[in-house]
Amino acid sequence: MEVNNPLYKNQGIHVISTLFTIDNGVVKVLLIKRDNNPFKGYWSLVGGALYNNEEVIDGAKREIKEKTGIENVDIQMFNVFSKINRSPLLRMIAIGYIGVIDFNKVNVLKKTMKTVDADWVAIDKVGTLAYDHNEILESALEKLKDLICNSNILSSLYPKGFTIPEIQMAYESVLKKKYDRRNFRKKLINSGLIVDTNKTKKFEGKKPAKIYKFKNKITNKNVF
Amino acid sequence: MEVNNPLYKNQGIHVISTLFTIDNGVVKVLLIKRDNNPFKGYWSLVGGALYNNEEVIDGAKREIKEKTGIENVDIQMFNVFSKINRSPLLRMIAIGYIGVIDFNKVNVLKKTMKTVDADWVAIDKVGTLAYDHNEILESALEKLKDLICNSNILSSLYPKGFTIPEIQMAYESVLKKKYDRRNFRKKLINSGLIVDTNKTKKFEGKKPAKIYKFKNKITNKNVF
DNA sequence: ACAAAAGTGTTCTAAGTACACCCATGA
DNA sequence: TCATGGGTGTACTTAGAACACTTTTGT
Repeated sequence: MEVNNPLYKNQGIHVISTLFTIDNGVVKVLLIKRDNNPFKGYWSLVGGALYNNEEVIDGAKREIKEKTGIENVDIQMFNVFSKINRSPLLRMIAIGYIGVIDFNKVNVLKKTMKTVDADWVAIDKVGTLAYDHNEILESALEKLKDLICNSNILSSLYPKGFTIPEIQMAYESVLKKKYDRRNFRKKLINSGLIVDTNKTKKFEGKKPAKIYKFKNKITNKNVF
Repeated sequence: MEVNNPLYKNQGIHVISTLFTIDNGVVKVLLIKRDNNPFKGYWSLVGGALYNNEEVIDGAKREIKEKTGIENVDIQMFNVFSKINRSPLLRMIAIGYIGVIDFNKVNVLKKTMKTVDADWVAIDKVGTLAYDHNEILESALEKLKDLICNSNILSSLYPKGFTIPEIQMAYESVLKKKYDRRNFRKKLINSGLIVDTNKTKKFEGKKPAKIYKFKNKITNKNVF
């Protein structure tokens, strides 16, 4: 690699996180309003440019903290975005991260050094975002569907566990499908993703519901 | 993004392709021997630095062509590697691509501008590679297992189709498991990945075998 | 006792597992 | 006609889909 070849110059990496929550059956994504150019005044996903002294996932977490105040969020890489003009300043490659957060348990900063607003926005109410963030969001939504079927990604929404009926709402809102109560229960239970806690949760005038929680380690079953 | 912030300087992107083949039941990976520093004389996966005027996948394909002569290969992104000192020159992030090639149908250049040798190496005979390429290879092998179970990635090995017994060898060598002949057949057929071509292939002294081929479009079935 | 929502059960069908048997070929 | 390896079939078990019924609670 000839370091001085102009074809290698002026490149950088964006770390962009798509942070979802589920608010009363509505899937929402965390957006921030930019205070700087480019795209000043636009809403965008949470992220920024990677430092050259940090790993990608750490950069993503740093950006999340800087621009929203949120710490200790579990995120995972899901795609890469590299359209040549996706950023006007430098040639920037974006590494996309995805995470799920309980919106009740975090206090999102409305204003930071580089943002003037922040909000959880229902995914079908999202307008035109900065950069290629609409494309990143679409890709993240696909990945989210995959992850709730095959991982414990929703466990952050239910640190104390959940009842089957209440988590069914979450599945239905992400997957945009309705499921039979009884079959959903059976399927989720022998999916191997969750375990019974032997506790129950009482609702007024209703039969108490069993509380389940996600396993920490998910062993993914292979087709072959 | 303050473009002149030193934390953003000297970054680049590697596009690294892990190209597999299956040679008589042995899974092999295409390695090239470097003629330049860093890691001069080391074997490595196929790749190099991304240009700032090309998309990531196009850069990966350009590098494959430059360093092996292979064109028209199907590759897909599978992971990102970002250890801080993975490259000694600049801070380089690696985007990993994976592909499967029929080693009989390509003519791999033994020597190019930047390589002095190239070879298909059995995956359990691979030594210490340049950069973090051993780690990338491990990750690619995991992805390969996933892909042969859920996609038509092996179709490039069998452009004219394949018989069930011969492709079973391929599955067994990648997944490192043995399968019952009869059950493997049933499972692969109603996996939805392949279709019958109504042709047969004759072997000496044996019953002719039906030829199947992979579907072009795989509709992946969701758990929920 | 009643409504509301939780939990359990049944039947049918489709797919996975572990087997044994038959078929087409060339020597 | 025989060995070789390919193709088909059966019994058992397990999981998904479409259903109806019972249980616990507060009013």
